[in-house]
Amino acid sequence: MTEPQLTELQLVLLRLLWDRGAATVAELCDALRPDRTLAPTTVATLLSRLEKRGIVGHSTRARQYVYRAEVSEADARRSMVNELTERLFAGDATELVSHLLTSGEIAAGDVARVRALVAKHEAKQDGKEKRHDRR
Amino acid sequence: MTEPQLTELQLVLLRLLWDRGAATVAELCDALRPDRTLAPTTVATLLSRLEKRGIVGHSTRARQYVYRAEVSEADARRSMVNELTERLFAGDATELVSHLLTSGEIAAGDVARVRALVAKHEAKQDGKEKRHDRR
DNA sequence: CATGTAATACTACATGTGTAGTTGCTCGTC
DNA sequence: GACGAGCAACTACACATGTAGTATTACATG
Repeated sequence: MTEPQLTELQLVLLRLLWDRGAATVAELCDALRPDRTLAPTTVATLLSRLEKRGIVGHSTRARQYVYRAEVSEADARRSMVNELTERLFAGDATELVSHLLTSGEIAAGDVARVRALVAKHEAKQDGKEKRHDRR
Repeated sequence: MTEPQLTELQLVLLRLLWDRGAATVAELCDALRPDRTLAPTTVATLLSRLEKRGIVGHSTRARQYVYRAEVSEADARRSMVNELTERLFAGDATELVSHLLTSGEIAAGDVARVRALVAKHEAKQDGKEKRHDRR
């Protein structure tokens, strides 16, 4: 799997699979309603296509296919964010953060939260390096 | 313009237009090579489609269309990052930052730069609020 | 004024996606 | 053992995109 790019609808289905671990076509159809009402054959088609790409898999149980995700949510996020960073910021994720701050996509009130995130992350990294040094 | 979503190729063309301010089909073709060799009609088709969406515009000069971008790079980034944040992080940009840190998309060595960005941004915001208060 | 040339407009086709109908297989039941 | 119900497989169609060929138009020049 190189870099799966996923559309909104594909992500909707994957989210359901991530949440439930596994699900049949009928269960997914039910889970979608009433937000979105799709024919069972539609959902089945979408899943087969995703399966062809290796993004979901299935096993058979009681005459029905039980689908499960083959990629984790973290992986999906990684590859999609990565793609966007590549496309828009020449691969420089720092530039993406800069954009988030200056474009107002991170509300003024949330900047402190971001600062905390960074601090926490740096602390964790330091810890790791120390442990690594001592070895 | 609500939220233009742009493919890689569309962005390639837009980047050229952003860089040059404006350009003819022939100029864009030349600018693409040898990285990517597209027939002039291909580029023309792409630009007409973008024009139909209001993303570029053109004027005529010496029998040729001179295209220019109708959306700024900042706008394009905003709408695309926004869409991704919506899709993957339920609209919470802070979560996106968290992802960037923990997924390793921001290298350990760059975290300090991010911290600096946040600090600078907070300083600027404070300044703004003070000026606002005084009014 | 006829014509060649260069640019745009139009048409075309493959692929991916959203959407769903139709067909066909299989199993439980009478 | 025939039949119905349910489910998967296959087919189909519209739209966006990447790609480019063909048709048309209009200007410059002889």
